[in-house]
Amino acid sequence: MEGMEEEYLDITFLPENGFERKKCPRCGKYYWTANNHEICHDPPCGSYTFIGNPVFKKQFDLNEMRETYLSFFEKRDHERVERYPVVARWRDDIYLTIASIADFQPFITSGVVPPPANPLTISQPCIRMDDLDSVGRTGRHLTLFEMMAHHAFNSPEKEIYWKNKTVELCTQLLDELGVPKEDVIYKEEPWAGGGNAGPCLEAIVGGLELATLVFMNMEEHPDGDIIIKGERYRKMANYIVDTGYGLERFVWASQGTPTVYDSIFPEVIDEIISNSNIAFDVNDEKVRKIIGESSKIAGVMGELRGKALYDLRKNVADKLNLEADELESVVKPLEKIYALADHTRTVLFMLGDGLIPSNAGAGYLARLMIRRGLRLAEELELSLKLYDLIDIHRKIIQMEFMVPSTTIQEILNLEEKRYRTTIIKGTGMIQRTIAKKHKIEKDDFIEFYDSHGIPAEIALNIAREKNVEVEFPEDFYSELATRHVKVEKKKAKKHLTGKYPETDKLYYDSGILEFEANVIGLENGYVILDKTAFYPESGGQDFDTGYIIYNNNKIPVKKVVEEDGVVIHGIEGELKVGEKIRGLIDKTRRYRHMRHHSATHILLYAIQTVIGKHAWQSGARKEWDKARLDVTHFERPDNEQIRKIEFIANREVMANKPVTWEWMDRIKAEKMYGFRLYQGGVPPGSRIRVVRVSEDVEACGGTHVTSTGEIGVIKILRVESIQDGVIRFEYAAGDAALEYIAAEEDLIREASSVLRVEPSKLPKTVSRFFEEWKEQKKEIERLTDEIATVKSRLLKEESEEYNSIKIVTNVSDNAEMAELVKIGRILASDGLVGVLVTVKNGVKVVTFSGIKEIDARDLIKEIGKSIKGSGGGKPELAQGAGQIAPTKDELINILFSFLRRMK
RNA sequence: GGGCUCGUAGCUCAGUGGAGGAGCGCCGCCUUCGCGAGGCGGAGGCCGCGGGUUCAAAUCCCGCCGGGUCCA
Repeated sequence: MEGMEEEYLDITFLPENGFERKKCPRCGKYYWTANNHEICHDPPCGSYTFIGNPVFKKQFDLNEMRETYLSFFEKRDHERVERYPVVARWRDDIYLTIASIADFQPFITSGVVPPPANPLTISQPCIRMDDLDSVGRTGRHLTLFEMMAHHAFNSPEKEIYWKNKTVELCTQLLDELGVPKEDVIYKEEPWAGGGNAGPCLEAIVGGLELATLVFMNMEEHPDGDIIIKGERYRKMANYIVDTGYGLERFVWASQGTPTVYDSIFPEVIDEIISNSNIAFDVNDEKVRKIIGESSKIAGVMGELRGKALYDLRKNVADKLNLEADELESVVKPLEKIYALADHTRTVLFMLGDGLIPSNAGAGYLARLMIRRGLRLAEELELSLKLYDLIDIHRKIIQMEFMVPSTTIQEILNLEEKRYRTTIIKGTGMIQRTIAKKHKIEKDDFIEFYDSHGIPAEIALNIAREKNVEVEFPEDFYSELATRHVKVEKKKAKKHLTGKYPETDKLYYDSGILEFEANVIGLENGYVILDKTAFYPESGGQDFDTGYIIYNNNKIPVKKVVEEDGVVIHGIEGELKVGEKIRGLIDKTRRYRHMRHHSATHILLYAIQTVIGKHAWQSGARKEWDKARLDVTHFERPDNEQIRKIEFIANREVMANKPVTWEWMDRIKAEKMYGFRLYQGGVPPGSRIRVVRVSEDVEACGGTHVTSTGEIGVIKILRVESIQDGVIRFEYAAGDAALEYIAAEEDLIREASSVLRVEPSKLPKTVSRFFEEWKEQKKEIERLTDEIATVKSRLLKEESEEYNSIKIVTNVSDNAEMAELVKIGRILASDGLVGVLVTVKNGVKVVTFSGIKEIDARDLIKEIGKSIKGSGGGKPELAQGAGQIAPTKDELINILFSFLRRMK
């Protein structure tokens, strides 16, 4: 943070307009005031003064406020930009849109791609789940909020505007809303995040931070000389005005309600209260006072867990002269109402923008929100469905969503069903644990939650009901955290050490299968060419193989990969830098990949047609003999849907539509087709290759056939759910499809020839065989029982005596082990001692003893010595095996000497 | 993406190296004028699949398939 002071001193607008720089005596930070404020007023140095005392000259609702803001900046030469989805499809480093600037990272902020407009203004819905615990408690935390913003992207070539204009615009906006500059405090607070940093001013009005003006001009770099929060940063060439004005906070400030929730979705709160177990009236004077006071005090506090939460309660109770119990009876249910209203709003955006709940990946975040909502609804005994609340939010928000209401409702019903099952199963598990151990231990709590999703509270409730001992760990959540230790991501190994210019890629023109090029680099078995038609492994498409021809020598190309725009070829042979070569692509292999690749685009279109636009590609692979496509969807499609998808896909093939592609300006393409372009991932660069296959349009660098008819046929091989919310389609196109069909036919032919029936009779015959097999197994079991009974009677008759112990020995050449065991048990139960041996399938031994003093295990060890074997079991019966078959006489000898020693 | 956890009778689950079990459900018989309840008996298992270790695997190890769940 050192050396940042001057970053603020050059904002001449401030001193010129009567602002003075001061150091807050409480927190020691610097701030600017035009009215001689003695402290910075940023909680905890000050507290809210706007509650019950709105700071704007007029009250706004969400839509009015948003419109006022956007048109204010529109009038000042900013172009209005449509909001982006809350699911950050254009990024692979974050799941959710967490700030308006996230829309423009990484390519626009780094200067690779020009912004959609400059300067621009936007109101971007953002989701942040970091402070989940505080939502509902503090009166100000939300999981979803709209970040209104104006951005200017400056480069060394062109500056739009920088600090002065930004502060001026902010001051003007507030002034128009009725806040004179004397009531505004600009606090200095360096900002860092997402690999960038810069000086920042927070605009505080009435104790509430309304806006954050970030002047992003640094980037993280190991050689940087500016240190912020322990990381090194350096100045960058581009500098960006990154502002954030909290829409909800503006509305709150304009209304002065006790909490932000009361100002932005009062209809939802009313609906929850009138359909739950709330015993008090929210409009009651005392209740309103409690909420307002709570909110004010919470405003000066940070995290609200454990002691902080206790302190908050105590403070409020003292101030209002209430008993802690009385306070809690109002505050606790209220927190739940607020949280539920907040969560359902977030779920609307998540599902509306196409996120599918799942047990892994981004979808888990949706499930987490839904489950928290369901639990809150349960605790409040809400007689409504979550969807009823979401529907009210939708009316308040007045926004268009990609996913239709009916689908959202369907997903919620499914999620609710899942949740109920989890809780019912979990309750059973807890009860079994109690029945077994008569207590619940620390590890149980953790396993219940971590492995089975049962909240500790539910386990505690059951324990209380059953009145059993519990060992509930104080550090439950930190214990959980330690079990989820972060693992560092392994970086992909680099092949190259040298630096090379980007390879000229000829493969974008799929027709080029032969080319001439120059060798510009060689590194342990890899060749770098100035240009190539060899397709490297990327976008899920396998690499090309083929030959490099040099001096009439054919050098095989075994592997092709791309690294930082440079294509490298793995070869088996010798080459020299500077040589001219000819490249030959393996045509068959390439064509199979191309068919699979184009088929993938068609299939995606067919899937979206049948199951809906929320089916987003989440992975794909195109290989020699098959391809696969993963899409987000909440249930496995049924056979009818799969047939329909296959039919639509093949209809597109038969229509023989041309496959076209063009390089397009990124922003223009996004405007034209939306983010659905990025189904297969986000390519870098200002220009992207837009490929159109039948009705599907995507940004794609892969090789494609020239018209859909070349694909021949698309055959879906199987459809499976690879995780909740993600469905995998496996399919084959062209030759590969025919091969697959032929192989399937062979399987059926072979199976039916083994059973000697017509293929059409297979299912019936197989099930008949299986039934008969099971019956015969039972029959054999019954017969061995009978044989054992008979044989044991015979052996008993043949038994000899030693010291009044009846002894049996027998060697059989056709008996099964199971039979010997049965005989042994019968004889043992009759009080006999003996050894049974069979030599069928190797030498197997069973020893038994019906006499307490004689242990069958000792006996089998004794026998093991002479037959090179071993065994064990229980005192009455032991089993074993050996390598040498003993005779009956040998067995008798061993047994006699064993018994002699026993005495 | 990573961790944990579970696949055993129609269902819910015990069993964790040496003959596959319980409860509920199902069928039959006894009891009843009949139903229910109760008593007695019975049917129903590739112990998820494939390898390995072992004399011996539902049980231990590895891989796969299928479910659940937590974290990012």
